[in-house]
Amino acid sequence: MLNASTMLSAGHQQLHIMGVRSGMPSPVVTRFAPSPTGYLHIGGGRTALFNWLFAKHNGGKMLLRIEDTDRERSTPEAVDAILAGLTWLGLSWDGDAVSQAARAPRHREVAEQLLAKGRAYRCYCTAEELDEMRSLAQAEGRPPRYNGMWRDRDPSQAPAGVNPVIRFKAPQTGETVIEDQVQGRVVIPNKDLDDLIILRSDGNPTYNLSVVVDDHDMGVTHIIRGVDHLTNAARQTQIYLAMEWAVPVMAHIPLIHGPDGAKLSKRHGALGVEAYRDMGYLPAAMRNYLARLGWSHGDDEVFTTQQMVEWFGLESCGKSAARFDFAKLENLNGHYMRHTDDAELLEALIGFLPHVEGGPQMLKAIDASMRAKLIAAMPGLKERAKTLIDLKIGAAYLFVTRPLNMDDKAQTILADSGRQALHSLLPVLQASEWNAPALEAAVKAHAEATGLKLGKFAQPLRAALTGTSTSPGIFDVLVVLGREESLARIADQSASA
RNA sequence: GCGCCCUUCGUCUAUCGGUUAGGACGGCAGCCUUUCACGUUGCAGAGACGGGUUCGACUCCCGUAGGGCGCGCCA
Repeated sequence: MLNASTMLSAGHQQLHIMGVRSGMPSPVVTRFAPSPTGYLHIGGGRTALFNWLFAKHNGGKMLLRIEDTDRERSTPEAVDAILAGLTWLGLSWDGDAVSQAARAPRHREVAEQLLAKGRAYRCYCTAEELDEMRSLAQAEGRPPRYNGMWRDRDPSQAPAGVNPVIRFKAPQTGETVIEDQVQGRVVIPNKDLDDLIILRSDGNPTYNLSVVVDDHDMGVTHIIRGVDHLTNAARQTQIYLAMEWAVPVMAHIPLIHGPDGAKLSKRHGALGVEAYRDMGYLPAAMRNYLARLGWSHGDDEVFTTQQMVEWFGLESCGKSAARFDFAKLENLNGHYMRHTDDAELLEALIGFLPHVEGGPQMLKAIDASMRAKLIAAMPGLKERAKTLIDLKIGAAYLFVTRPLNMDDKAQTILADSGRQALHSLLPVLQASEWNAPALEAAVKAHAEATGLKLGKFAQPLRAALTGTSTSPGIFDVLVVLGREESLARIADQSASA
């Protein structure tokens, strides 16, 4: 059975959707509204990305609002971390970030209006009474909800010395309809929505009131957020209706789960975005990966941010939760690394070094000549790196100083007739011109002359030059290192004695 | 407990009543090869289950099972 407010709800939604579809002069305004109780986690990052993409796609704006009405848990450090996280991801917002707490007076004003309209009432229950109410309901197998004790009670019965809260007088029959752009039509029975507190006893607003007032005042046209807010959407819809405000278009996107399918926890995926930066992922790769979690464009897997903006649409968002898959992220990141311009990638590496162990020392050693070497080595290096950490490790041979430390595999290579190979090769290299084709020709000729495979010389060379068993193509390494340094490193390991 | 939502290869997904159910990551095998990668070729791999509707269901409806989210003077 439908009541008037339900129908009004549906009507409002319909009007709004039609308005957007017919291209009425209502520019799209989205918002990202994190609460500053910690870092920007990956789910929040994707929500921000979707809001950003939707706004950009429609030539609109994305606003940023910090939901800091919980004074106990909000911290300025968390605000900084969130702004830094968004910035790292390359997501910009329009205008200044709005502090929700700063708008408390306006929220109070609306609470008073609701009171005056008879759509809210004062409730004098104490926290303890509410706890009892909940546990009693639980024990009796009833939903843990407020029993409406003060809903219709005369205010004259108010106990002395108790600061009341203000509760929203929610409809108790009928249903609330949300025409969700991702979830479809969602119908919530009003009997399951109790009279939520909109103003605390200390006079501060609570979340559900603040969001509605702020979204309305900020002109938000589209609310894109996680499905965990779906039931809040029904409550908020009722507040919009009570205030006779237009209900924004809503889109509740699925959540991201950890690799095991369970809720994200610190153990697996719920890391701050800066943790992904520290793991050596590129923001562009991160954006691409995140976009593919819950959104798709046919069979496309790799696309530029510009393409993402062009293609993004709420209708292409899925409804089911996705698991976070590091293997795929890593693969994508490797693709982005390989396709990033050498100079640009070097800058990314330099920007990354402060955040990784051993990075700062490496950073200090980067002068003009090291820069040149890194650029020269980059094509071979980036081919083998999936993350900036890989790149840093791969570049290490450029930074080490003689005599090089040999890792286990390098030692084995050298011990196993490697030193003899180097000994015989040394004069050949000394006689060669110092460029890759000439060096390769010289070594190959030597190998043929001695009847040995190229590998018999290449691997010992690699060990002597890098101290490891893997590196970019060995002739490129010789060139990047230069004649003098290369010959010295080889001599260090050759069995000349 | 109540409400809402979800369910295609191991993972992310395409499909919008008619396909040998496609792609990507991962896996396996081969090729390339001075190492490691890259690249490339091939292989294995999916519609949770049960009922309907229909000439025809992955696709629509109902139920079951499993999973998720919500039910704060948190957001």
